[in-house]
Amino acid sequence: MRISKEAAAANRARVVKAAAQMFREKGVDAIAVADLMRAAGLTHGGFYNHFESKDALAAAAYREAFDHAVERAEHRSTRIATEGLDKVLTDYIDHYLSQETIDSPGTSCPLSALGTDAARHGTLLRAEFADGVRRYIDVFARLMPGHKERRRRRAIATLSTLIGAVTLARACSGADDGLADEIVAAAKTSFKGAHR
Amino acid sequence: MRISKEAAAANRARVVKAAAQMFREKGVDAIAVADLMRAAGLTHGGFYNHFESKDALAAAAYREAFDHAVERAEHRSTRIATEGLDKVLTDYIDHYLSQETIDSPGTSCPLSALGTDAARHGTLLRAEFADGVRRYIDVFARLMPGHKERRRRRAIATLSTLIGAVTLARACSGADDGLADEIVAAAKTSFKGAHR
DNA sequence: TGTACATCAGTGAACGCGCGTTCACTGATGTAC
DNA sequence: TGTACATCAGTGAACGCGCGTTCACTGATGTAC
Repeated sequence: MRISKEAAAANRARVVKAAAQMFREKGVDAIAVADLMRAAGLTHGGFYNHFESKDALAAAAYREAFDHAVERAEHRSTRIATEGLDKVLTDYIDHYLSQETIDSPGTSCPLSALGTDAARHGTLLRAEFADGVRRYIDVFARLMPGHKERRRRRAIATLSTLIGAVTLARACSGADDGLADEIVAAAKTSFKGAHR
Repeated sequence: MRISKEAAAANRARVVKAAAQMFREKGVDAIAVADLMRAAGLTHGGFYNHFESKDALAAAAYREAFDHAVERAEHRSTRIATEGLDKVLTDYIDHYLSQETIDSPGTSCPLSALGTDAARHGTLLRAEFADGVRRYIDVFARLMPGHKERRRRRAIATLSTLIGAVTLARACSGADDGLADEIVAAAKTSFKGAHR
């Protein structure tokens, strides 16, 4: 049966949102079109009414994930005026390296969750990812001390450390010794005093 | 036809070696058993004469990749006595962040290539990866200045930065602006003087 | 405002394909005498 | 050392399954009058 334009748009948005989460958790190839449609309360047959292909949906899902992440980072940067740069940056790092981030890739930074996937996929996804990286670096640089290119360089280096630590900690989470915790702690320590 | 034990062992070793490379390049799920056997000059039917399952092979391939990487790192650490710590560490970082590393995940550090994959797979692969991380940290800590836990903490933080930068650069490689190069350069700059 | 019809989002069966795994078979190797 | 037979690594067809994508169909929505 046909449904209203608004309902159809809402359905499409739910599919993209589910994909943005599930692709971060398990990777694009590990999630079936039918899984996504089910997660959005639909059946798989209608998928191609909304998307040209699974790849096209993946691109939309990447954009959605980055949009949300960049928006949150922007919101944090607005606190600089009242709370100061150091406090906002420290909070950001603590949040990025929190247990919740390690445990919930589906709702956390797309840089950590999608990087390896993007490198292995086609031009479309890689371009979408690169665009997200550019946007994320731009807003993250606002949280950095120093000036101009130096802020940008520091933003990239800091992000690299965060992404690497989260990637390692996620893979080692579940080890009976505290390896994952040790990795996160070492990354945190490396920032102590480094940004003054 | 039956073949000699030596030939069979060599065949098995070729399969593991091919897997260690191809899994790093494309991920475990993107490489079919038949692909690996073909790469080793065999047909897919004989696979289960050597391995209990594809998962078991993946664990062996992870181990192989880490064995090789740890061995190379150990070899570098032997140069400390003659060339000094600074030189060896700088060489290591330059090599880790070289264009060749970005372009050849199949023959480069398994930490960068397998982390996201390991986190998404079962207990067996995760345990194998965590074990590789432990071994890699142990040997990499020898290249760090300072003493005791401090070396270890620095090793983890430095590795995190390297892994994150390589992951980002690989995903952004192919962008027409120099984004990938900028990421690598920013990571390199962040080490300048940081380890003295 | 009311009526008649075209549109199109959603459904579920079906398609072709590639995958991991199994299996009957082959024939050189390894072994017992 | 030589012979007879059991072993087992390799082969290629086959199995069952899940996937991305297509399609005929349904019926409420949107639109033309």
